[in-house]
Amino acid sequence: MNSKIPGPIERTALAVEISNHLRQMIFEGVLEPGEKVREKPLTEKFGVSRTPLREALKVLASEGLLELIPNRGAVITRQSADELDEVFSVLAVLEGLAGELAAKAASDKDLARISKMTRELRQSFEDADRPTYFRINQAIHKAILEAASNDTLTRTHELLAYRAQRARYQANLTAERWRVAVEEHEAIAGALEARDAARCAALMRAHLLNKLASIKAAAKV
Amino acid sequence: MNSKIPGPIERTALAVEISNHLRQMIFEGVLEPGEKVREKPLTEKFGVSRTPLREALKVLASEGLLELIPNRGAVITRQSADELDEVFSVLAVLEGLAGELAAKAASDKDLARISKMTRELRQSFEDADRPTYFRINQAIHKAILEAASNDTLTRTHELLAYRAQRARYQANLTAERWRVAVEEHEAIAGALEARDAARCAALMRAHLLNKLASIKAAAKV
DNA sequence: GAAGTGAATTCTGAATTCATTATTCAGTCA
DNA sequence: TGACTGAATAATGAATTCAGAATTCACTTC
Repeated sequence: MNSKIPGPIERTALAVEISNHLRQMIFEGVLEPGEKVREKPLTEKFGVSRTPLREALKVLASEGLLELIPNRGAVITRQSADELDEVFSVLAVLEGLAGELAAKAASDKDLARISKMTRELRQSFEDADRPTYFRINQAIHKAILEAASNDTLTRTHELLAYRAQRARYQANLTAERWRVAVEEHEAIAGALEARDAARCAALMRAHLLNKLASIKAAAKV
Repeated sequence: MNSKIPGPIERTALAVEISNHLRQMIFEGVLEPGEKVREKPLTEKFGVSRTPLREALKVLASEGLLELIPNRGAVITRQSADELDEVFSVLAVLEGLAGELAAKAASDKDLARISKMTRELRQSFEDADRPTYFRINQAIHKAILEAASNDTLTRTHELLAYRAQRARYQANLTAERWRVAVEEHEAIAGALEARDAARCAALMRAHLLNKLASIKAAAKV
């Protein structure tokens, strides 16, 4: 049986589908930074008309993934070291706020779930299971944001996370950084359990800034 | 003589013009929260076709000023007290970050300018000149953001500021709040001059949270 | 042979048209 | 009289068409 409740039939807007596709293509490097994006080839690739495609380009431009130059089309934004600094600086304070709010507002059930995931994170590190580690890591950050129950924060964070994601794809986790990252996560879970908002905020912010440092260190090699 | 350097002729995209108009209309309450936005009347009002109008609606939706419901048009988002809390919480940490970065990165010239504006702010308060006060207030916040030299921060802040603006329009400044706000600004300028990043961050964040409190207090009356 | 000019092509910007979905309202039946 | 059905109407979603700007490239001229 279909477990899905019937509900409204899903008719995702074409423009949304296209933005998601394009975003993924940018993350995966199919569309390279600095590359000019021509509308016609994309419409042919996706099998859609220019109207929804152009709407999608507008959305991605507002997310900062590409730049629209009047009468001259779109260009995938280059990701400079400076831009990474910028994005991570902002993301760090947003995650800090998420930690602070979560420490205040999270339900006990939320906290238990986050602690459980943190233990699983430790396990995936012990097992040297990178895919699982990444998945759980993402899930924890998402859970903390949700526990903060501030939709505006979640949305703002999401927009910037798209841009950080591009760098993370390339980032390689060194053994040392990995070890420290797990410890940081454990400290964060501890601060949440203790409902120490200030400490949690500081830890979350530091965690993200450390991540930036490791990405930059990896890039230098 | 025309002091403008010739440069490229300015051809602002129609969709951008329309978004600005619509945004202003929302700020001024011409389009009221909860109101359904129909495309046809707007195209007639602006004298444009639906294509650029729809692009503009997409942009405003991404800014959170209205909500697009598939096949059912757009609705101006209601501004609940909860949403104000959300937006100001995020804005506060962003302004905090701006203060922190500005304290570190601002040029001496920037600092002198901000201090000068702060003195003018005090003067406008003494003169009880509200329009001037608001103008200088805005200029100071803008200058601090610029001094932080983080475009991503500026852009992110701008998007949220649009939403806060809607509330500020209605907000009435009490005499007491006004006095305290000026003092806060002077403290911020002092922290900047002292290049005390941590203190500046804390002051900036607190300043915005106090502003929220005064808005909420005014709304309760 | 190199630089400059102008027509042809290609691309983006905007308007219009076509298709699909939602809403309204008259009519029917219980 | 009230609720349901279904056609008519009006809205949005997407494709196509038209207009204007930028690029390309061949040709001319020095």
